[in-house]
Amino acid sequence: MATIKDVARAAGVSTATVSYVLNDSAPVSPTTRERVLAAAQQLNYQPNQLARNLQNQRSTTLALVLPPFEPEIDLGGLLRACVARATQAGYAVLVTALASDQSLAELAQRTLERGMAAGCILLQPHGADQPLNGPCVWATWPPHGTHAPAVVCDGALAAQRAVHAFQRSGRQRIGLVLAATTAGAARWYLGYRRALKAGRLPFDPELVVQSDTDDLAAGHAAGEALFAGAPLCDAVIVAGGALAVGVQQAHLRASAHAESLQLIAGFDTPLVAGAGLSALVWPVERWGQLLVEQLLNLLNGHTPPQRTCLEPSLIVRST
Amino acid sequence: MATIKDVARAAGVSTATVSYVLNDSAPVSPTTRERVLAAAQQLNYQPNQLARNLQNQRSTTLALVLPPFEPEIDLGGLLRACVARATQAGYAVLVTALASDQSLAELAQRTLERGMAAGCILLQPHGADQPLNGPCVWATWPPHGTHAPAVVCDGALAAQRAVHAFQRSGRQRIGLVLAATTAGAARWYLGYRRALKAGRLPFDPELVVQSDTDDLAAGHAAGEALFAGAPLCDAVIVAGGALAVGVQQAHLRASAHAESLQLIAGFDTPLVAGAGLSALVWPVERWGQLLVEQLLNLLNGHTPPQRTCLEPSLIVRST
DNA sequence: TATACTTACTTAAACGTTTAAGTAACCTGT
DNA sequence: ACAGGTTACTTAAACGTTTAAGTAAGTATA
Repeated sequence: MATIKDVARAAGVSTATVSYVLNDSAPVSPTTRERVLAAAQQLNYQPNQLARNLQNQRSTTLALVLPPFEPEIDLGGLLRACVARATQAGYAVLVTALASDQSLAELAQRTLERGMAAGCILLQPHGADQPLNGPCVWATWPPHGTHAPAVVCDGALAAQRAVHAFQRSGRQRIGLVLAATTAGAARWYLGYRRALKAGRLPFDPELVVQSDTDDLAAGHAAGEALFAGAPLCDAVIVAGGALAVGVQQAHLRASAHAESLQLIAGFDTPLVAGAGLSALVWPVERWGQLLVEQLLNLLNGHTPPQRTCLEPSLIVRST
Repeated sequence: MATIKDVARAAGVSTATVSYVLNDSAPVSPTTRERVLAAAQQLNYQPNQLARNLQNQRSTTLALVLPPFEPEIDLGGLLRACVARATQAGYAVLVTALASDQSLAELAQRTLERGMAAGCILLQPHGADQPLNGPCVWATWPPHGTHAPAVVCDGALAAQRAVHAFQRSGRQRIGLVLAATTAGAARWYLGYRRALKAGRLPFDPELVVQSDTDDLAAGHAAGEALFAGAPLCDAVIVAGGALAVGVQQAHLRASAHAESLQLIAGFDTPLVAGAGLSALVWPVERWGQLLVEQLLNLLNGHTPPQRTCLEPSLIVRST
């Protein structure tokens, strides 16, 4: 691997001049510039990023911190979007995962302090016990009292949109199923209550079910709880993927007239699509893009940190 | 951020001694060792990885190179497995994506030459026009003539397993649907032919359909081609995820007696699961783990590079 | 014609590590 | 008592960059 010294020697100049040419950070005569570029090309010179970052005291890498559990989101799509936007800005993306015994703050902090990344994108709100002070952007609602920027998929908007859709097709008794792993479950609830009030629908606490996890089994349980009551609900919004499919299956089992239930899944996972459920689609591509852009902004100090809410769109499917 | 100099000053020793203590690469007296460790702890010292890697002339990062299209595999799961195993070995994982105009070799080579990673895990066989000579491990069948190690999900094994399962339940006319994006499509075909021969079943070229992409629409087209012929096939193995669901839908549309078709999807994506299709499950966790281990082996030169085939297991679902 | 300014480069220090080579102090065996 | 060896440290160079400071020309100004 050729170094800057090799290029300098080949071009008959000092390493400084080579650096000036490559970064054009100082005026260089056209003839010299050409000699340097030719030498670099001929030696197939690639600047060493480690040395660059060490010298510049800033890494050109962004870290993506994965939660220990599988999130509802399309991780592959989000990753791809982040990588695309970061690459465009000359940054690379590092992925780190939380060990079960590790706190989020600890991992993020260490990644930053070791110089392995210039900033972090945090995919989960859990485990942020200690306050963490490096440049970080949250992909979910950050812990209370945090001033860090965030780009979130807002559950409140999701719930409102779903309730409106239900009401437009004449549904009156609308249920809500949440999971403990749902990012910003409180927001879903808030949007649900708001939309009910705005639509002049009564609120019945029995129509709200809190689940533990986001999987089929939990959906079955939630469905049983939901469809046990006497006045059946005729529409359900489920803040989950597999969870929604589980609720659907529970309903099919409990009731013969399956078409009397409208169901909207909060996240359009392939599982949900395969089951033919209507679902909310979040703009993953834009999400990743905005997360990276917010982080770059934070690093460059161009604009003050801010929070962005992404809106879902509704995709209607008929089973 | 505290540096090794700060620790040295605080402990009253030279930076060399601090380094010796932290890496225990040289004998240090117990009292000094303790003083150094105390100072490091108190200053919350984290060694700078950039400087370390620069000095040691080897990065502690592994690069995962994503293909430009969405693969059939569970990217999130694979990523998680790679990160887990790499972290365990003291390595980090960098993700890079191929731009559409870029060759695989170019990207991998540059990533290595810039010192951003010590080795690459390549998720796709396409675009490897130039030979690439850095330490790389393939996650699919590498281009011909390559001696690099690989850990692949073998389509031949998959096809054989599926044909056996079909034959056991009395099916005779077994179809095969491939996609251009299928990694190692030739292997699927090979296994299919072998299993037919082993099972003394006749080979009918009309029962093999080659598709372009792996999505629902392509599945519809493949299904129409497959079910147009006079002697209907009674079982199909589809080397894809969405593709399989498409074939299923085409069959439902074409024929009233839907239960007369057995179908096995080559990859158990959530979409396939949601559609209730039987499918082949690949051990993603082990895949990622082995990929990383092979790469580390290659870097350390412990064992010679080798190829590993992973076997799928069959998960049977009834619609 | 001496002076100041510009241009195009070079020299050398710095970033935070690791490690070979150097150096005191102490122990050992004759 | 003195060579030879061990132990526990320090000094300084190196990894591949960037960049402030220095310098030697050429060019404009008075």
